[in-house]
Amino acid sequence: MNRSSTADEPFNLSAPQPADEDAPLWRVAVPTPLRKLYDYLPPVALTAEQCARVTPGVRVKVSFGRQQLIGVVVDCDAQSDFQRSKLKPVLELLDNDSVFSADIERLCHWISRYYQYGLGEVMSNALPVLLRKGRSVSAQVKRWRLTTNGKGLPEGALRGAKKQALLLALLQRGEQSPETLKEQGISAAISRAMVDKGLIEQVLIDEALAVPSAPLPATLRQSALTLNAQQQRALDEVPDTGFAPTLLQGVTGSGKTEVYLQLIHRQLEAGRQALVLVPEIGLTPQTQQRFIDRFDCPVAMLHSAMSDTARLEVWRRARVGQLGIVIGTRSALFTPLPQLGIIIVDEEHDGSFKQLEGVRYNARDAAVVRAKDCAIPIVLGSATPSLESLHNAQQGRYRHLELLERAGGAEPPAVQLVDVRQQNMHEGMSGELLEAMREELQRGRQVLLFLNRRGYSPSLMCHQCGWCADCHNCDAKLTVHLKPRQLHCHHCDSRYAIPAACPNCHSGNLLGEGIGTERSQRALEQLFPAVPVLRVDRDTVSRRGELDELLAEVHSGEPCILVGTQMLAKGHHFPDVTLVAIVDADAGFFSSDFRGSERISQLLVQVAGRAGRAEHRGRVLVQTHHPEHLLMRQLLEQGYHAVAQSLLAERQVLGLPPCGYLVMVRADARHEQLAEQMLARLRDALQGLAGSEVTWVGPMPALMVRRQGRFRAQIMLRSGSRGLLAQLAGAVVGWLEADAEARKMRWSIDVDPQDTL
DNA sequence: AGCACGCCGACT
DNA sequence: GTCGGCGTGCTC
Ligand SMILES: [Zn+2]
Ligand SMILES: [Zn+2]
Repeated sequence: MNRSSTADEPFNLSAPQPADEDAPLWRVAVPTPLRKLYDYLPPVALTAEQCARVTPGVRVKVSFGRQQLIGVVVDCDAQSDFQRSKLKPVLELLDNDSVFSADIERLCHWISRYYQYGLGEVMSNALPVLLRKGRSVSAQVKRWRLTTNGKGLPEGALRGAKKQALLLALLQRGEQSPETLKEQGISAAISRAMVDKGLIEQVLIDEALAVPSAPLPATLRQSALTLNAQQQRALDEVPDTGFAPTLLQGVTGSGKTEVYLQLIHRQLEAGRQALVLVPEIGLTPQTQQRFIDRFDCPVAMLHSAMSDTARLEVWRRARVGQLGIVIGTRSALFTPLPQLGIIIVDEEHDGSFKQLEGVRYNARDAAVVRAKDCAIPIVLGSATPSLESLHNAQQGRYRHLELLERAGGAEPPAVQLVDVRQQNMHEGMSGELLEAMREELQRGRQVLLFLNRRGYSPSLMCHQCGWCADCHNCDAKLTVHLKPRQLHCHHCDSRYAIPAACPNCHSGNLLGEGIGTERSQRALEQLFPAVPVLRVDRDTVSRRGELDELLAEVHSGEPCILVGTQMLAKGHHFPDVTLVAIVDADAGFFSSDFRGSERISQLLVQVAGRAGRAEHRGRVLVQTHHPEHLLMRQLLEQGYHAVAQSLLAERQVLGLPPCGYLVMVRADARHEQLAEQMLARLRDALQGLAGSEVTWVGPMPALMVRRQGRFRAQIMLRSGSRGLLAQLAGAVVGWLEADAEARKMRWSIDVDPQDTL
C-alpha cells in the first residue's frame, strides 16, 4: 500500500481531490481515550473499485492531530456531518480483511457500550500490542513467482540455460519457497539472473495461505481420569453447544480441572477449540502442563510476562485454527478462535479479571457475553465463587454444580482462630503461633505465613514525638525497607533515605511501626536459625521465573518457612506445608470496602486448601483481635457457603452488588477541592434525570486524597436497575466530556467497580 | 492520552 | 537573553 505523501502539506494545492463529493467516507476507531469515531477520506492511492472491496475491521494508519495513529475502520460507507474539505485522507490501508472475527468485533462493541469507553480504545485493547503498532496480521513468508513477463514465456523456454529453465519450470507449476528452490539446486545467482531479466520476483505472502493447516488431533496423550459421581454429573450437565453458563463450585482437590479437561476434550472431538481464562498470578507452568500432558493438540499460553512477539504468534496461530486450547489471563478474552466451543473461567472470583485502568472491563463478565453471543457453554469455576456468580446461580441464570468430595478422601485442614488480644506478640506473631510452627518444623514439615504487607514495616515513627514519615506526593505513610535501605511510597513509587534523626524533634529514636514481610522474615530467621526462611513478595520475585526457582526449593520437601503476600495464595499447592497462618485477618474483615469480607473469606478458604495432603492433614491458624466476629465464626463453623449467604443478605439490604449495581466516577486535579467541586456539579446536573431509582453517594474525597501529587475525589451511583444505571452512565460520560472544567482534569468511569475506595 | 503553543519565573 | 514548568486547546 502506498502512503499519501501530500496529506500534511497545506501548501500543496494539487493534493488529489475526491472526484465525487458524495463518495463514501471511512469511519475510524482511533486508539485515544476520546469516545468518538473520526471520519476520513479513503486513501488517495486507492481506486473507487479498490475502496469498494474494503470491509470494516481493517486497520488504517491515519494522521490524527499532530500524530500518526493506527485505527480500525468501523464503517467504510459513511457520510459525515463534518465539513468535507476538512477531512484528511487515510494514510495507509494495512489489511485486506478484518482483524477481528465477527464475535470479537461484537464483543468490542458491547464492552464499549457497557463500560462506557471509546471503541478505538477498546479495539486497541483487543489486539496484540504488535498489531496495534502495525505489524501484519499473518506471519509473512517469502515466495518466488513469475512476473507478467515470465508468465508470457512458453513451456520449455530458456533451453540454453539449464538451471534457469528448471527454475522457470518450477515456477510455472506455482509459487515456490526459497527453501524448495535451494533443494532443487537453484543458486542465488540463478535467481538473480532471472530477476534481472524481469522474469521472476520475490513476494511476501501470508503464512496462513502458504501452509494450509491440518485439522487438529482430538486424541489424548494421557488417558482421562475416572470421574466420581459429582464430576460425572457436572460433565453431563454441561451441554456441548448452546449458551449454557455454569457455576462449577468445587472445593480444592475436588477435581475441577479434570472436569474442564474432559469438557474440552468433547469440544476438540467436535473440531472446536477451547478458551481458558485464569487469574494473573495463578498462572503457573503446572496449569499449562496438565493441558499439554493430556492432549495431542497444540495448547498455548497467553500472559503478561510473555514478549509481544510471542503473544502475537499465539494470536496468529489461534486465529487460523492451529491451536486447540488457549489458556490465558484477562486479555486472552479477545483471542480469536474460528470454532470456539467452550470458555472456562478458572478461579472466577479472582479480582484480576477486572482491568483497573484504561478500559475498565471485567473479562469474566465479558466472557459470559462472548459465550452467549457464540451460543456456547461457559464454565465459571471456583472453590469460593464470587457473590455475583452465586447470585446468578440462585436467580436461575447460571446452572450451579458442586463438587464436594476431595480426591482420595483427604480431610480438609482444620482452621482455628487465635485470639491475640492481650497476648505477648513477637513481631506480629503470637506465642501460640510460634509454638505451632516449632512443632511442625520439628516434624520436618513446612510452614506458610501470609502477611499482606511488603517491606520491613508499613511506617516509620518517632518514638519521642510521634512524627511519622510520609510521602511528599501522597497522603500516605512511607514503608520502611531494609534491603535496600530506604523509605518507599507504594502509591507513587518515590523513594527517600531513612533519616538518622526525627526532622521534627531531632531525636534519634525512630522506630518501624507495624510488621511487613521483610521484618517477619528477619524475626523468623533469628527464631529458627536452622530453617531456611523464604520470602515471596513483589520485592523478592519481580522477575518471572524467580518465583518458580523459589518454589522448586519448597517442593523439595525440606523443612522451611515461607513468608509471603497474597502472591503465594494463588494457584500453588504445597503438599508438604502442614501449617498455614494468617498473621492478621482483621484488616480484611474490617476493611471499609464492601468487598473486604468477601475477599478475606475467599483468601482464608483458598489458603487452607493450599496446604497438606491425604497422609498428613494441614491446619490453619488465623490471628485476630476479634474472635467473636460473626463472619469469622461462621466461616470456621459452617464454611464459605454460609458466609456467602450472610454476605448476600447484607448486600441485599444495602443494595450493593450483586443485589444492586454500581458505577464509580473518579476525578483528580492538581489543586485541592477542584475534583470534588466538579463532581458535585455533575451530580447537580444529572440527579434529576434518574429520580429516586438511583442513589448518588458523594462526591467525597478519595480515601487517600492526595496521590502522586494530585487531589482525588469520587462519586458513586447505585441502583437496583442495571439498565437505568447504564443509561445514566452514558449521560455522565456525555456531561464530563462536554463540561469545560471536567475537560481540564482527569476523570474516569468504572462500571461494576471492584473497589469503592 | 499525546502534542503543541504560549506565558511567566529562574539561571547557564 | 533562553530553558522549562504547566495551563489550555485540539484531535475527522
Ligand atoms: Zn520526633
Ligand atoms: Zn507517594
